[in-house]
Amino acid sequence: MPKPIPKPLKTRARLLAAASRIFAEKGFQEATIAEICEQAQTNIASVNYHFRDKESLYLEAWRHAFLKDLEIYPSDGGVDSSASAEHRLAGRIRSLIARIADEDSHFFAIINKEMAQPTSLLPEILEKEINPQRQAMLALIGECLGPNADDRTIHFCHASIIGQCFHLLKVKHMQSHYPARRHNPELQNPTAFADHVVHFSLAGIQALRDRLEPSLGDDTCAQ
Amino acid sequence: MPKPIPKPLKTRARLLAAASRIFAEKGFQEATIAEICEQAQTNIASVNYHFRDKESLYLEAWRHAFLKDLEIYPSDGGVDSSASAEHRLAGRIRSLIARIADEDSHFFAIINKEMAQPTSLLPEILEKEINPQRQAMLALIGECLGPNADDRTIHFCHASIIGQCFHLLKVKHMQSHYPARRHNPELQNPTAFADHVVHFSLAGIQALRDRLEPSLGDDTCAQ
Amino acid sequence: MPKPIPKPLKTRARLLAAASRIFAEKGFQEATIAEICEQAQTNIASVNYHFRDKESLYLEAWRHAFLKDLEIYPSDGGVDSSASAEHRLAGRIRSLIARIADEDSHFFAIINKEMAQPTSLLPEILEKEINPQRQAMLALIGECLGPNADDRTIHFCHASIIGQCFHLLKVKHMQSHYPARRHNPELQNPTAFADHVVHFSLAGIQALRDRLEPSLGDDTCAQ
Amino acid sequence: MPKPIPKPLKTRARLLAAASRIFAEKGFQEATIAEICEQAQTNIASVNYHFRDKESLYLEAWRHAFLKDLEIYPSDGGVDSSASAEHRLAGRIRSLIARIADEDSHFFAIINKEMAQPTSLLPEILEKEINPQRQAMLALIGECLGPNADDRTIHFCHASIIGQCFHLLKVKHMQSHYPARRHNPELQNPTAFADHVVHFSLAGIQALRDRLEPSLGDDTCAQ
DNA sequence: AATGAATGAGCCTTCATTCAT
DNA sequence: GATGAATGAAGGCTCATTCAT
Repeated sequence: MPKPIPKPLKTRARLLAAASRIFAEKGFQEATIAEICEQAQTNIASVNYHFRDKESLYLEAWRHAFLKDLEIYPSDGGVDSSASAEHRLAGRIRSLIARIADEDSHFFAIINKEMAQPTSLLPEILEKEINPQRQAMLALIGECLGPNADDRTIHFCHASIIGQCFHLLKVKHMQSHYPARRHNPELQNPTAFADHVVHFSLAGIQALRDRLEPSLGDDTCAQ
Repeated sequence: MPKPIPKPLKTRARLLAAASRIFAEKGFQEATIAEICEQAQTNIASVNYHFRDKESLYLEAWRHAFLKDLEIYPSDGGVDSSASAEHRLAGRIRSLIARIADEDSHFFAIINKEMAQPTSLLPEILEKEINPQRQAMLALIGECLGPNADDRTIHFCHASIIGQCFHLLKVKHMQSHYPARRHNPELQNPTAFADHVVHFSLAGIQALRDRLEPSLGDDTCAQ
Repeated sequence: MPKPIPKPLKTRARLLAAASRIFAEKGFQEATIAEICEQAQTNIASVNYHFRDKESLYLEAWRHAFLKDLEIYPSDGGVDSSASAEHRLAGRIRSLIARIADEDSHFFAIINKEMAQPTSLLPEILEKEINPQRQAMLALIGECLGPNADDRTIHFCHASIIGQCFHLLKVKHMQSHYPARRHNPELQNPTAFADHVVHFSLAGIQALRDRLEPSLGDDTCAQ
Repeated sequence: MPKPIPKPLKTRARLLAAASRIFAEKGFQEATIAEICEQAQTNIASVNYHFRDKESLYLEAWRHAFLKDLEIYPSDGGVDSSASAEHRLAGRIRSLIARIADEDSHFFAIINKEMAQPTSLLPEILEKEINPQRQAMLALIGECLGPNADDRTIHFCHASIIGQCFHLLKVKHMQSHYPARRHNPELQNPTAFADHVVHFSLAGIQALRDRLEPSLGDDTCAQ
């Protein structure tokens, strides 16, 4: 588990890599700079030199993890903006789940910890990162639900989708703490789980749309 | 917010009450014995006297919170065992969400913290508490999905449902840390949210069942 | 020099005694709680237990030193309030010098350090302790200078007197750092020095009074 | 307040200027190399490069401040050596007070700190700088007191004069720490204060001389 | 049964100094 | 000559635990 960061990297880079890993694993409070420095193969005082203090290192580690993520996963999932709302929503769900499932992505692991033990960093994360994604997804859900959708229904559907995605985060995190515990199909095949969430959620949304539009016939396929 | 536990209770009981509240709020590590004893209006040494050490107090506090919960919320949601699988599943979902939303229930708050920062307590909780409920719910989901349901689909649906329920836990917890943040309809009306989860999830399950039973028509209303 | 405080005293009392001595000797910053605890023959954590932190210990040590002083030296020097202004002023000067010269009095040693390296404690000391004494002395000086005295002259005379007294503080402090340095008659016989300051200062005041009252004859002894 | 030293100067000169200012303000221990280098607009390692270590920089900064002072203020106050002892003494007092009051003179500020928190530098300062001035002043005081003056009386008078002068040092230093504290006439008009000290002290000396020479009349106008 | 007092281990931070370019 | 990077030592604080009534 304690894989030291290879030396070729500069001290500052090694510290960032070690910090994002350990902060993701243990959270801000439980992580010690001693452990981070040990993995980064440097001395404790270097944190002060490169990052002033533990909190600034935390902030930089989060940014580091975030930027690394962003290079790999576009938040729209690569779906063209001219696609149907359902497809674009599916793209976002798949992208989100892929990021969460990625073993090397510490960004969501840190968020997971933050949501359980908020530090002063959380508001910034929520505002800068989470909220834009949230607004985008709310808009897509609104489209899928049709013109009669009220805010609360949209919000509830969003909660349902996000809840499913973040469930994977929890499973992943617990898996890393209790590896031999239980087989978790979600983690073993995240893509399949993403497909499930998409299918499951679109069905739920469709059912709600039907309820909101009782006028035309029974079901969707009224022809 | 820091309401001291009234003195009439025995020291041991006051400690348990204070401990479950503070452990729920801050987790095992960040909670300090000093703070618990202050709220319990007793001295620091009493923890060692009554509970041996912090970890044992934690365990007892969890049991305490669990038993308090159980008195109020039957896990089957009060639905008769002769009802349909869908109704019994709905009952469980509603019961689970009610417990999670209850301001005075610290059991799930502790679990929430545990899942983010597992201690040695988590395996015990999982085994003794979560697993039975999980098995019961898996069985019901299996029934709802029909005879063709494979394990993975059942498992995925379970993840979808649990994910939605636990999402409320996160929202509740963050609300308590950042009260003035954002309006959360899930929390303002947990019953409505429970209805939504039931409806949303049963639609998802139904869609999957349709896919698993290609006999009558192929899939979704293919012409 | 490092005389450990005898054990019979309670830990808290030993800490206060050691702290007032070491703070007097080294000032707030340079004193380490490790050294204080060593002299008090207790462990470092006891400072936290009894006084919360270093700063509070400092405050309490100052109060401790102040109260110890007050028991011994009345600030009016024991001169009856019906005595002449000159005699009462002399009493105050003698009392001040006696306190300053006392080897076991750490109060003024701490003030000496504070005036060179002010901490947040200094304003409190100035307000609570120094200012009342100052006002009393200003009033007496005003009386001695006669009805024509302006504020600036009073203030200057006060500065002259206080300057002489505090000079002894400096000499005493340096003596303790460089014992074999030089013979200091002020310290060897503080009473004689006090007599000198009284005589010197009253002569200075008298000269100023004469300058302020050019009307009647030449000198005081105009009869 | 933190005015960086302009770049045109050589690094070594900038370091000296910044160091004498900061050492004067904070003393040896509380001044940090980092702060000095920041004001000198150079890097931390340059102190080691140019001055070997912090202590050597301190010594050089003191010499620097001393030499800067000496260019401006002759220690005899510019009074001709043929003048009367009283006038020459007055000249020295005025010169001393002028140096002390000078905002840009850091020499006495460092001495002030040294006397409260002596380092190994103090003995050197005392020997090289203070003692010659002291001997000169003792001689003048002896002359003023007349042929009957004993050493102790001379010494006491010296203490009285020096005490008054150094009092201004304390007032100046505290003013810089608590600017809005209190109006200090000594600082607002140092020349007037110097006149006061001269007048006050010569009166004190005269009174002592009268006492030492009981020939003409006994004491103070005893009738 | 209960508690005030005491303690040792661990953590974050600061800072003068040194290294290597 | 000058500097960015690195480091070891030391200090203050927190906290669970234990001791002695």
